Amino acid sequence: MQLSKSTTAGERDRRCSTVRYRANEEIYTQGGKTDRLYRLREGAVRSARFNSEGRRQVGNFYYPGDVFGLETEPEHQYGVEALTDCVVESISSSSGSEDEIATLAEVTRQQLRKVSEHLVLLGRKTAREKVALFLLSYAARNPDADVELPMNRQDIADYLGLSVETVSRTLTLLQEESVVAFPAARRFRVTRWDVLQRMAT
Amino acid sequence: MQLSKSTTAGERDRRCSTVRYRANEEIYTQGGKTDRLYRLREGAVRSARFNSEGRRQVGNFYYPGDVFGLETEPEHQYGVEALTDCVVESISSSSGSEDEIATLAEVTRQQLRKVSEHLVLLGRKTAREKVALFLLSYAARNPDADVELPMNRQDIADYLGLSVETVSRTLTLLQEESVVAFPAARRFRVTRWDVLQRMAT
DNA sequence: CGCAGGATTGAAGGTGATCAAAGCATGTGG
DNA sequence: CCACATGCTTTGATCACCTTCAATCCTGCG
Repeated sequence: MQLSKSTTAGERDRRCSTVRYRANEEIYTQGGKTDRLYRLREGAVRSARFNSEGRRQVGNFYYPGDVFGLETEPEHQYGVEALTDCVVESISSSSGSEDEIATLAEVTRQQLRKVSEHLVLLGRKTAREKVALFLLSYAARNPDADVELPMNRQDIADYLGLSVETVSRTLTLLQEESVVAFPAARRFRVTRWDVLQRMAT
Repeated sequence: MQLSKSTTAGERDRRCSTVRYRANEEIYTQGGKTDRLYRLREGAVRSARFNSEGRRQVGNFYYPGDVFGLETEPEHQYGVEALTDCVVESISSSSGSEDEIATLAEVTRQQLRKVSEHLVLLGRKTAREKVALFLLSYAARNPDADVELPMNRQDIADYLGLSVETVSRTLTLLQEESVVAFPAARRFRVTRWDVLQRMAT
């Protein structure tokens, strides 16, 4: 998958293109055709689906280097929106050379890994375990300094299958127990890795 | 993946083999090396993992024709056990011709689909929704006659992230509402598809 | 400085977990 | 063939946790 052959914006129908999105902009819609693959260059995005009662389930968060847009059905089960301003490359997924197919398998594998991790998260019983595991896996990308969260509480809640309030309360508790510190709502640092790890088990 | 080149039992270290397992027998262990792929010929199996507190999470149920054993990590995150007596073919997954790799991609895709469906299930909020969706997707394989469940209540509970008692109570309710009928604990028939479908959304 | 959306906190209620016991089915041995 | 043992399922009672609804508090930004 040669996502690096970037062209200018506005050529979405071409084989390969690079497009910028502003925060909260939609990259593709739930229900649309699954005919393209996307690689995130800069920023962060979120995939989410709405069930018929209007409840939202966040599928995944993607970060620079991640490929998204791969699904097993011909129509997108999840829509994707930009969490922050971001730069996205995309190609038509039907334009397959042998080389690309080989990488497609790798992308599928990556996606399977992501979904499997999410499954473990949702399988956890208590809110503490879920939140702890979420913070842990997010903080892992930056073990030393403070980490900036691109998503809001609602996104986290819908990702973990919890209510916003429960997420908020749990974060407050973890702070009171000095397990994590939140200098701002969207920025945190793990202060007690051992405790957090034990919680998430 | 030529899982059809069966040989006799007892040649597990060979390239391809067919083995019979009795109900409750272990096919492979959580933590073992992920070096083989399995195709279920007859019977039903269950994949499950234990977290460090001893809680069990059922990953999936597999039925004749399904391929299992594919995982993204070098060590099995899930162990697999026979639910009923069954016949299993397996091959070394490292013995890859081009042809086999092409099919490996397809297996990965199938697995991704299964895991994604499970994710939707676990994302559901209420026990009713979960149980309804489980029955629905299981009954889909046999729309007319009664369906025999190869797994017990505990398996269902661990698959849905619920307690056995909640599963049992929910099934009782669904029976009282004449949505499903259980002539025996392990055999059921959907009597009101529309209602069940609406529950599962 | 003031506004708006997000985040937090509070109170009340519901839903599912847990603990405990009883009911059923299957299989074994007397 | 019946009695009993065993394991699975169901039911009951209580409790903890999470959700919901509501209000207040931030904080980032114009």
